[in-house]
Amino acid sequence: MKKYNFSIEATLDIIGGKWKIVILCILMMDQRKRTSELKRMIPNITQKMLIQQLRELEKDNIILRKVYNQSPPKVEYSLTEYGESLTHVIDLMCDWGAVNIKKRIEEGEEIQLSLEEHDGIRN
Amino acid sequence: MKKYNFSIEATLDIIGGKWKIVILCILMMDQRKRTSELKRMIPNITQKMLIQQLRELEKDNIILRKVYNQSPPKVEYSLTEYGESLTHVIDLMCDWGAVNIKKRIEEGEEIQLSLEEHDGIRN
DNA sequence: ATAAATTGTTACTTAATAGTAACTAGGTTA
DNA sequence: TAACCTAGTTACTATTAAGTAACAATTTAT
Repeated sequence: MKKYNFSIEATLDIIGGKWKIVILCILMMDQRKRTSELKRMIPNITQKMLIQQLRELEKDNIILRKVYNQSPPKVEYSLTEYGESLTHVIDLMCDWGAVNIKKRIEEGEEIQLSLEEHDGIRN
Repeated sequence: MKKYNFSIEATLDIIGGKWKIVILCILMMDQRKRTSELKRMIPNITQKMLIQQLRELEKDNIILRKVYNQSPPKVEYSLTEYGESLTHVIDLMCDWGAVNIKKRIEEGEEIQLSLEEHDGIRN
C-alpha cells in the first residue's frame, strides 16, 4: 500500500524521474515525437533510460505510445489528455526554475541551459 | 558546471529530495517548527535524513535556521522570503497530486494520505 | 548520580537508480 | 551480401541516495 504524507508526493512520483520532465517538456513543445527524435534531442540519455522513462509515463497514462505498422519501425509518443493537465504545473515550475537559475547565476554559479525556448515552456 | 535541459530541472533539484516537500509543506502550514517537532510529525524520517534535507534547503536559501542560545538546544526552521515564492508552485502541485490520487483510488489502487489537511495545502 | 531531552555528527550498510554495452529483429540501401 | 536504420531488450556494473546505529555535548528533572 502506497503511503504519502502529502498529495504533492504523488506528483513527484510521476514527474520526478531523471529524464521524465525533459521528455514531457519536449512533448509539450512539439506535440509528438518519435523515439529516435527524442533520443537525438536529449544527447546524454541512453536507449535504455529513454524507453524506461517512456514506459513509466505511459503506464501512468501521461503519454500515449502510437505504433505505426511499418518497417523500419515507427513509434510516436504524445501527451494524453490527462498528460496535458500537467501543463500548468510544469509551466509554473519552469517559471520558478528560471528565476532560480537567474538568481544562482547572479551569485556566481555556472549553469548552462541547453534546449531552446518555446511559448509555454519559457526557459 | 551544472547543465540543465530545461529550467524546471532546477526546481526539481531543490524540492526533489525524498523528504524536502514534506518539510516544506509542514513549514507552509505552520510557519516555523523545531527540529524535534518536525521529527515527530514525519514518523519515518531519520535524524540524519532530517538534518541533511534541512541543511540542503538552508543552503539553497529556501529555509532559515534560527538557533536559540539555550540548553537543551532549541532550533527553529522557517521559510525564507524566497522560500515563500515556492508556495504557488507547491500548491498547484498539491492540487494535481490530489486529483491523481483520487484517480488512482478509483482505479482500485490502495493509497493512504497521512498528514492533515490545511488551507493552502489541500490534500 | 542517573536518566532524559535537545540538536547534531559519524562510519558503515543497504537499497534504489542510472549507465554500459552487447544483442534481437525486420527491412532498406549500397 | 554487408552495412545500416528503426525500436527495443537484457545482463551486468557503477553511482547515488537513503537507512542504521552508535556517539557527543549540554542542561533539567528525578
